[in-house]
Amino acid sequence: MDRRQEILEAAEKSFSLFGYKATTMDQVAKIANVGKGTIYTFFANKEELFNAIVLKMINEMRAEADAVSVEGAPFEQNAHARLMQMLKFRGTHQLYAKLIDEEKELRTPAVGEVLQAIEKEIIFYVKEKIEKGIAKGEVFPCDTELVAYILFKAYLALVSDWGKTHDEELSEERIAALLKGTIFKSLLI
Amino acid sequence: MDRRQEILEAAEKSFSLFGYKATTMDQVAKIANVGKGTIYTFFANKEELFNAIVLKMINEMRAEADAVSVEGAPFEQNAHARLMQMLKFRGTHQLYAKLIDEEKELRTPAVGEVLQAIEKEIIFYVKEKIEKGIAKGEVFPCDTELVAYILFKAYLALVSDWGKTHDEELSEERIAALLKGTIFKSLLI
DNA sequence: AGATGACCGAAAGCGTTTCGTGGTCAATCG
DNA sequence: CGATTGACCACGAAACGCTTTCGGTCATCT
Repeated sequence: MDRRQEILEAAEKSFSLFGYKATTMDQVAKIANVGKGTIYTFFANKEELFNAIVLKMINEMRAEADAVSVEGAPFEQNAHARLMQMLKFRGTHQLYAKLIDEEKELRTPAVGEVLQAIEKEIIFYVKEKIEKGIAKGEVFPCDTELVAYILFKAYLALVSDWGKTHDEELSEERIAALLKGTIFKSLLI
Repeated sequence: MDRRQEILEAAEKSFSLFGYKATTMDQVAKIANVGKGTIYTFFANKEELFNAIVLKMINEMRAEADAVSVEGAPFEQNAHARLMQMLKFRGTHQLYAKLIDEEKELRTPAVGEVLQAIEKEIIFYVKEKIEKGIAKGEVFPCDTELVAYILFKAYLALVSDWGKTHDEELSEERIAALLKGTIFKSLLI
């Protein structure tokens, strides 16, 4: 069996279940049925192993976001579906959710960095889609970096922040209606 | 001399300088030239004293936001000026800035509650202005609560969050241009 | 040569003690 | 006699030192 793969799977399991800090290298070695030293022949240290897992997760997320978009559908519909999917992923995916929790509770630096990197990746993804929309003539030319940023932050606020200060979450319909009437309305040609 | 007033001034000084947790009631009493017990004849406890100070600050902020708006100017201009002013206040005012820092570093519960209350107050203020805009026929009727929320969150993200992940702050012009081209464009009649 | 796990030092955890602080109230004062 | 005070108390948080844990290494053994 591929030892590197075994280690990756073991690490993913452990990070997802216990988070970054509470995962020990001994733990990972045990789950992977591998001597601890072996891990270090494939990964320089704990953080690099962690980064490898997170990279894998980012690709999953990207794939899921692509999966909910419909070829040929209008920009607004696909953009909304993609962002909602990524934010659903954010709150649902075991590892991602665990990391958000760990960042809030423990402030583990490695986790903070990784979360920031994921966010950057999402914004980059959104930016790409906006540029594609502009190229297709569906979207007004604009400051794509900033528009991607504000779109992500808006969705994040509505999907995730709102619930923290109000007793019930916003429905997807209300979110869709608001953005249709504000940001998207002025973005679309 | 008005003892209650003396205490308020002393408390404001101390909270602004040291934050909530690091301000001791002995400290406040000393600055106010008052016995510690006297404080408790005016305020039930430390938290109520704190709330009184914060309430005063909220009114200051409101006043400053009102001050930058121009009677008769278009909705967008006033809304932008008001929100920018409040966010400038947020980052500049000694007490407010100190509290944000304390919340991040110490997680003092009393501070978290107060910050949330201030945010709620700002959003309420924005909501009022939007409703006035609608009444005047300047703004499309809309879900005012949500629009106020998203406007505040958008400005907050651009003014405050952006700098945390990029090496330089956004210029006010770039912020103004972005919002003019997105949210405001679809809000205005 | 590749894998292993005993080993190392740094750092986190933990149980105990000390200290600082919010809040009270009997004594004091005007 | 009512307003003011600061010594006092209870208790939660810091300080301390001792123990354990854990990331990373490397001599040893396939």
